[in-house]
Amino acid sequence: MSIKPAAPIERRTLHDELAERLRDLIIEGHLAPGEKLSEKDLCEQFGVSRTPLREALKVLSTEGLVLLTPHRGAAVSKLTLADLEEAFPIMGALEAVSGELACARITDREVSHLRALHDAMVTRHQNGDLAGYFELNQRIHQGILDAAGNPTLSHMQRALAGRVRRARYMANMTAERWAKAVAEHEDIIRAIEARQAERLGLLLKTHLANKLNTVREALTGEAVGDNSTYVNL
Amino acid sequence: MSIKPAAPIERRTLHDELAERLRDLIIEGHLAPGEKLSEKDLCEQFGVSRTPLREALKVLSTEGLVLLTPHRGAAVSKLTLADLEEAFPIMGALEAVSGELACARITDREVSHLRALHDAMVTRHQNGDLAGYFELNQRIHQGILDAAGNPTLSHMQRALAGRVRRARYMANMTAERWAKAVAEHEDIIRAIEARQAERLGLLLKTHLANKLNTVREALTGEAVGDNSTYVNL
DNA sequence: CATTCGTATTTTGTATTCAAAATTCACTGG
DNA sequence: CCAGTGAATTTTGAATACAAAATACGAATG
Repeated sequence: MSIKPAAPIERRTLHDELAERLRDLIIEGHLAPGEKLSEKDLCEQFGVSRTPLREALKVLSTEGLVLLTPHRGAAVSKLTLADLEEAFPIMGALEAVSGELACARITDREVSHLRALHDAMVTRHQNGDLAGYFELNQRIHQGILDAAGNPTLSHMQRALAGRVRRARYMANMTAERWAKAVAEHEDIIRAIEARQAERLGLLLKTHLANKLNTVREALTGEAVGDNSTYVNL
Repeated sequence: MSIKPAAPIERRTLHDELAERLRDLIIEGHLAPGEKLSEKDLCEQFGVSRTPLREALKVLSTEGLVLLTPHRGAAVSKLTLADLEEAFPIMGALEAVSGELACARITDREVSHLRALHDAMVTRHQNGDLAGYFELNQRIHQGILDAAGNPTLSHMQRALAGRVRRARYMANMTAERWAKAVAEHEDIIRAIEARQAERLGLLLKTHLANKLNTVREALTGEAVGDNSTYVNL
C-alpha cells in the first residue's frame, strides 16, 4: 500500500504559525524590546482574529520573549544586560552537557558532517561573509545538540538561545574577535573528533563566555542612560 | 499617601488560574499520564468557557506537561523512562550551576535559614514523616535556587522539576535510601556553610543521580509490558 | 461475516460578541 | 495655568457562535 517514504503532510494551525512568525520577528529584532504589542494591530497585520493570536502570545510569554501583564496587554520583553548575565551561565551549563552527551553518542558519520560544516564556516570567515558564518555556526551548534540525542535538552537550549540570539546582532564582531571565535571552533571540532567529552564541555563553555564578553563590552560601551540599560536593536 | 507596606493585590486571570490548577493536577498525578483531556469535560468541571482553558493548555504544552496534537486534542504527556533519563542530566547541570552561583552570593542569614530547614527536615525523617520531609526538601532546594539569584534559572529548574516530580510519588523510598538521602543533604548543607562552590555542585549532581537510580529501579522492577514503559501513577 | 464506504455526531479551530478594566481626554475648580 | 475628577473611548478578558476536521456508527457489498 505504501508507495513512497512517507509524506509527512504538514498540517499547521493558525496559533502555531503565529507563534512562529512572532518569535522570529522578535528574535531578529523587527519587534523592538519593550515594544507594546496591541492585539488589534497584530490581528489586522496578520489578518486573523484575536483568539489564535492570544494563544500564540501565551506561548511566547512562557518562552520569555513576551511580557504579559493582566488587563494591560503584551510587550516584547526587554533584553537587559542583567538578563544576558543570567542566561549565559545556564547556556554554558547546557552546552557543556550537550558536548559531553554528544561525545558519548556521536557517530563517525556525524563527526565528518560537523567537520564539513566547520570547514565551510572557515571559508565564510575567509570571505568575510558574516551572515553565512552565523548560519553555519548555528548549524554546527545544532548538530552537536542533535548528536547529544536529548530532545528535552535541545528544546531548552533553543528557547534560551532564542532569547540570547537577539543580542548577537549588536555584538559587532571585531576582526580579532571573529578570528578568535574561529580558532575556538577549530578546537571544538578537534575535541569532538577525539571524543574528548570533558574537554569539549569546557571549550563550549569558554566559547560562550567569550561571546558574553563581546556582548558585554558592546553594551557597557554604549549603555543607554536608562535605569535598566537594555539592548536597542 | 501609602499607609501599609504595599498591599500586593492579587489580580488573577482565568487562564492563569486554570494553568496552575491543571499543572498541579498533572504533577500530583490526579491526571494520569496519557489521559485524554477533553475540552468540553474540563470546561464543565471548572465552570469556564473554552477560551481561557485553551490558553492554559497551550502554556502547559510548552512546559511539556501536555501533548497537543492539531485537530486531535490534548493529552497529559506520558512520563517514559526515556524522558526521565533525558531530564536528569539537564537537572544535574542546572543544580550544579545553581549551587555554584548560590555559594558566591548567599548571605550568612540565608545560610542559617537553610540550616534551620535542614534540621527540621532531619526531624521529619526521624519521625518517619515522609510528606513533611518532601516539603522541607523542596523548600531547601528552592532556597538554594533563590540564593543563586537567577530568576531564569529558577524558572527553568521549576519547569523541569515539575515534570520530574511526578515520578517521585512512585519512587517508593526504602529506609536505606532515605537515610542516604538525608546524609547527602547533610553534606550539601555543610558545603554551603563552607561556601565550597565546586564541591556543592558535585554533591547536588550526585544527589540527583542517586534519585534517578531509585526511580529507575522502581521503573524497571515493575515496568509495564508496553513498547515504551511509562510511569503509571 | 468482514470490510469499506458514507453519513451523523462529536470535537477542535477560529471568528464574533459581550463584559469589564484601563487609558484618554475634556472639563471643573483651585 | 495646573491638578484632579469623571465620563467617553479603547483595549483586554471571557463567552458564545460558527466552520472544519476527526471520530463513531451503520448500512451496503463482496
